[in-house]
Amino acid sequence: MATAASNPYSILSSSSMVHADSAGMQQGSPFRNPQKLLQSDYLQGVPSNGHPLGHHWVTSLSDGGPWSSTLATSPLEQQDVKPGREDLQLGAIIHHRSPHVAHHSQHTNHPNAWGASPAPNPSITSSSQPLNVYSQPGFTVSGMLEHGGLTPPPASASTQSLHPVLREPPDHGDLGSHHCQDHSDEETPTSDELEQFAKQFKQRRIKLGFTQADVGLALGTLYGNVFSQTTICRFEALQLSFKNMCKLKPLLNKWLEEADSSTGSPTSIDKIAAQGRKRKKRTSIEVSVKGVLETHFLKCPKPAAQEISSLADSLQLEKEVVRVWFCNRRQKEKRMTPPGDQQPHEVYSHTHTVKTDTSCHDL
DNA sequence: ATGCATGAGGG
DNA sequence: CCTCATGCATA
Repeated sequence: MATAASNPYSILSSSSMVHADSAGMQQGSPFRNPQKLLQSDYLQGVPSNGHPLGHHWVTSLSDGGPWSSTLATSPLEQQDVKPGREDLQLGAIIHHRSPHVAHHSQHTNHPNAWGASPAPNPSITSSSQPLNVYSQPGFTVSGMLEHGGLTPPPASASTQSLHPVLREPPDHGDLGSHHCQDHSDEETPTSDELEQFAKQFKQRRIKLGFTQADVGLALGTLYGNVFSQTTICRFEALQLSFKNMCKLKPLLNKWLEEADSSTGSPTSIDKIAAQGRKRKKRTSIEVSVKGVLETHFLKCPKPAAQEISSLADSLQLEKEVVRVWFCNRRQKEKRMTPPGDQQPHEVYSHTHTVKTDTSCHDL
């Protein structure tokens, strides 16, 4: 959304990456208590067709946090990836995923499923597809392409889960402005649909012999929006926000069609050139330190600037690092699929009116 | 596959 | 400063 179309890279040479912060107080956004479920609505610049987008998440967290320190899904060894080339990871790193559990009754909310947003999907669902400038990425993939000319049928989804229209109650005092219900299709996929799609996508992608990176590049060729291996990976793993998933789905879907139809049509090669971004070296935070941060996060996910400073000081880390850590942590909390596993739902939403605790002082 | 980082947009 | 989308670099 927004200016995503523009090129993300600017070949500017700046040298400042650290900025002293100014004492600023946050606007006191509501936060959920990690034990109750709450809904954080967000409304962004989504190009909705005249409808406001109100989305609600329900997050349930056990005390102590299931992912306090053991969130690693499965440390599979990955073939080494050389800078500049990373398309050597094929089938080796794939593995199954969580079993499926079908919902049995239609609750208003699910612990790890996001409520289906009634918002219509923006644009890209049209049937017009003027693709002709597609370049088949059947290039240097180390000859591991196995597209012989037949397109293996997708194994399709195994466990079918029913996803009744998850209703979401208008809570933010926004009444009266209701819109029509979505069609649970391209317009506004439900979490289940996204999940199914992601699985199918991954299977097909692999069958066709493409890596996540390949797809990312292909998308750039097709639509002008390049994506990294990371994003594709996260999509497949449902580790993006609901909204983000919805945005990418049509694109990937289209790619699937293309890749499927053009089985074995070698064309040009496209490799993006490296960008001269002077990124800060990734600071590795020690496990012990992470533990401390974790603890603090559980106590207060949104520490004030001052607290961050103190914390950073005691941990001997740059304040910026700590701040970013918290930001990333919060984002993780909002993802669809929590790391490790998810599915154990059996919820009972009581829809407690969670105290929007924004302030927690602890120093 | 993921951790830390950058940046746009918003307040 | 925050959220959110995204990705380089890495384990």
